[in-house]
Amino acid sequence: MYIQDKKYTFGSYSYKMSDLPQYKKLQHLIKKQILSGVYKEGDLLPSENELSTIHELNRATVRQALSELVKDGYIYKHKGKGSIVSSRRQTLGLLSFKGFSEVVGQTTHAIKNKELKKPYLTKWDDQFFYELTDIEKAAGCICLERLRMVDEDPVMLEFTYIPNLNLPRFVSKPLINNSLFDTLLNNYQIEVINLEQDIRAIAADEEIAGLLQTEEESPILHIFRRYRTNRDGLFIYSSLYCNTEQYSIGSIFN
Amino acid sequence: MYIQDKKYTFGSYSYKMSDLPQYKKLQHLIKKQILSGVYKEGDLLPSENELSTIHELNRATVRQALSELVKDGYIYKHKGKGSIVSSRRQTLGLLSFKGFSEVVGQTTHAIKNKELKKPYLTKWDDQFFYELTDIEKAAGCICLERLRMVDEDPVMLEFTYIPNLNLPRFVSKPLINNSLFDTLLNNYQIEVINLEQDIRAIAADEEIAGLLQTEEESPILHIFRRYRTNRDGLFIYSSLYCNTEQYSIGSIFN
DNA sequence: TAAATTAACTTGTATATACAGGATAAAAAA
DNA sequence: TTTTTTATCCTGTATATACAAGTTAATTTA
Repeated sequence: MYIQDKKYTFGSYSYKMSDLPQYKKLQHLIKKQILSGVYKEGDLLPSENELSTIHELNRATVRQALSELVKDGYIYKHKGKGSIVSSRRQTLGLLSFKGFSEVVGQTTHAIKNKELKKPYLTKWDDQFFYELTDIEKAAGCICLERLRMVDEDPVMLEFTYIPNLNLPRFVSKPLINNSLFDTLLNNYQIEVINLEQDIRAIAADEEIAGLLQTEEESPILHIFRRYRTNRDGLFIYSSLYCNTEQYSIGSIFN
Repeated sequence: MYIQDKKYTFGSYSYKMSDLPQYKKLQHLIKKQILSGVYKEGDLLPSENELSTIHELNRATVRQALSELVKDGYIYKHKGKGSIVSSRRQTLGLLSFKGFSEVVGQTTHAIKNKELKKPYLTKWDDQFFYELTDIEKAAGCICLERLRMVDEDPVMLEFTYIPNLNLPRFVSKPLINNSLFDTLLNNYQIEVINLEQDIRAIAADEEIAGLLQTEEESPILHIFRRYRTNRDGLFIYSSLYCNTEQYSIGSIFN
């Protein structure tokens, strides 16, 4: 398979594309082609047989790459026809968002992340959203407070809570690539397997209204997340507050 | 494969389990076993090799069944270990919800659907959330208004909009099985391929507050959905208003 | 006893092959 | 010309096989 052996680097950590399985390389290639406009919305991708011939891969491997792209909402499939490119959104953190008044030909937005405080160690809140195990409670909590901005406007406030279980020197070392997940992967070999979330609408209190530069009592999207990791019993918790006056939170299901 | 040949019936329409592919039969069997408590949260399922021996299926077929169960959040997999049963939620329409104060051993809730009006034909709103094609605009709009209740409390208000394209006598015939999707599948061979949704928090206006039995200006979750169907160019649109004071909207991603 | 190795599991990745069934356009028949 | 049939290409389903790599427990070695 002739797909280019791109090397990704963040901080002291790097991994080669060649370490990835073939279906993921193909997945990334097609994703890049869609994002760069080689294939536009509504276009048919080459057929599975064509892709397997071109890239010298088995059709099953091609299908695995395509099914990941379906899962991520980049394409959808039509039996007898082929794989068709879906419309895309921009992502904000791990969410995608869309401006209300925008039409299809979106302009891009400048997304910034601001660290409100350095990561710090603290006790767990007594009224924590999820039930915690005694082990988690005893370990204490690493807390991150971040604000995500779109075009200079604060849109999302994110509190992340990590039980301090075998994570030496976490708070004293800076985040790699400004990303929590890159840091966990590189420094502690922790990967996220899946995430479970609960969403509700709440009224902004004084603190949240202030940080999101909106009025008190204005409706705010509150998302609570639990990330499951490859370390048995280690979960990461996140509490997100989104101002959806200008942007909505989008997702695709298949 | 010895899985029982269950027959599903709704209205005049019925299909046999034997019409389904093998991986879906296995998927449904395991799902039923999880929901009925044969496998509980945290349990290991039989290994892929065991399942393929037991059900006389190839391991690839078993893997396909399991990957669907992963996608739907029933299980997650751990390389080298096996497939592990996830915690489950109850579903409300196509959403799942969870009570805030509930712990793991949830009680079940009585879910009812109320049709606020008979389905009716109307014009499209000028300020419709999504851009409509001229064909859709010209066809007019079939509108459904439904209220979903949990334990007698109204929780979700659902407006569904369908372009009136080659759907003869839709408004004059009753819904099959009280379900829009069953009706579309049975009477018009229309299936949903995927769905795209946008979520935001809004303040309840008088109408929505009244129907959801809450106060004006209280925060409400608003979800706008576009369902893609197997008919080219036919989309179904839904506008959902959820009162999340007591319940949150949950989902799982992998 | 304690540490290291091995063996026996598990899921993940990849190939080869076959046929069913939907979609479409060309060819044949009415 | 219009309809029907056919051929072809597409994705969906299913089997068989092989090896890589993570996990665990038993076994061997120090």
